[in-house]
Amino acid sequence: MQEERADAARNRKAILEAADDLFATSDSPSEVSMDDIARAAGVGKGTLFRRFGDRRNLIQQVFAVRLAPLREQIESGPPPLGPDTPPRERVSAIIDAIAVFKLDNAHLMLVLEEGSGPTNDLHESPDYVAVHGLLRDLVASEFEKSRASWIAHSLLANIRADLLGHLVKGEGMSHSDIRLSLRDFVAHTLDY
Amino acid sequence: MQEERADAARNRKAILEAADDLFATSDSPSEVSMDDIARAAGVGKGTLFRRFGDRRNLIQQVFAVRLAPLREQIESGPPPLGPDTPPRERVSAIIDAIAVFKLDNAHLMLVLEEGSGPTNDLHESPDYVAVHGLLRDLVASEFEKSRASWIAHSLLANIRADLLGHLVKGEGMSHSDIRLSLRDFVAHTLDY
DNA sequence: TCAGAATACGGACCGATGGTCCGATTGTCA
DNA sequence: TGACAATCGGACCATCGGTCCGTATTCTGA
Repeated sequence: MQEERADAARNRKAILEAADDLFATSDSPSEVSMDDIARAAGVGKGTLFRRFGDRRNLIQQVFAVRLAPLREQIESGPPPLGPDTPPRERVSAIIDAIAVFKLDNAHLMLVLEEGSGPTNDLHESPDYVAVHGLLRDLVASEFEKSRASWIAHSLLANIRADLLGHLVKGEGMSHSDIRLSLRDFVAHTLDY
Repeated sequence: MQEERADAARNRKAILEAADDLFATSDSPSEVSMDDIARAAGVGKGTLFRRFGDRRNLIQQVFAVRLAPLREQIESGPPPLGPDTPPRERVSAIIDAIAVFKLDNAHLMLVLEEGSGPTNDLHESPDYVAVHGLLRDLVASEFEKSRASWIAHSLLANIRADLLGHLVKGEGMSHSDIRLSLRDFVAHTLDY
């Protein structure tokens, strides 16, 4: 792998920023087209596709940038998210943090889930697999071993982006309403 | 509203059958195009769109046909699905029945969830709203009133089609594995 | 039975979109 | 500075959902 040429690097950054901005700004982020992004980045379409391959990948990269801080907190940050936290407390903190992240990035989550064909199963994305694995192990380390995987899936199912979005927009719950209900629910689930 | 002309009725049936067959047969049902369906039904594209308006609606109609028996069982069938069932038992039976239905119709579920833009929120579809309302009321009638809605959402989140599909294809669980785990989990959830 | 109105048919056509291609351009390094 | 490789950019392509309208079919009622 060679070094990336200066113009290439510059364009990649411009594209990433333009895309993030468009997704964040647009009323319906999933309708932002690749041409829109190229135009906003001041770049040709060919450049865009050469850098990112396809739409899916571009979206994932934009997402990864936003996710990085949370990911790092969980992987190596201080309690209550980091590794030096008792399992039960950590599970609860992680679920809460992911929920907050999704609520704060609702627009991006929509774009991310847009292509839900067989080629794009949420449950096989690296992020999902990683967090599910972590939760599973945490649950197994102190509670029900045999059902740990199921419990982890279930916890994550309760904070799917579209469900959270519905609770806010369709049922008028505030973010703190949701976090409170979620906290109780997680506690109860962990009493399995 | 006039009577439907004979050729119109014939074509509607042909389209519905062709679509159902294509979705059931195809490896990736969400890639079945409207042209494919029109061709398979031996019908022009115009006819297809005049009858069904758009792709979404056609898919919903195909789905509705398959869903009808289950819907009726729940609305007015005998126990354990019908109304003459104690709430707790009925909730459990309904969740199980929906899970089985989704497992049996995995391909259709994929197509149904394909367009997940802001215009297509699962949680606002009539079917979801109906079953959520029913579960909410059942839960509220005997257990936690204040959290009934949340619990209903949570129960349904555990049987999302893509999650079930992952458990089967990604984790190799059998249908009965899933039903057993689900049964326990629902029981525990209802002990709130 | 038949004519004429009402309705439905079907496939050419359209606009948008993700993605590709290749001649022109720019960065890099000796 | 020169020359080669990497990059650029936008015209171009295929596909898809959806529309349009001249033609064909069905229905009505006398």
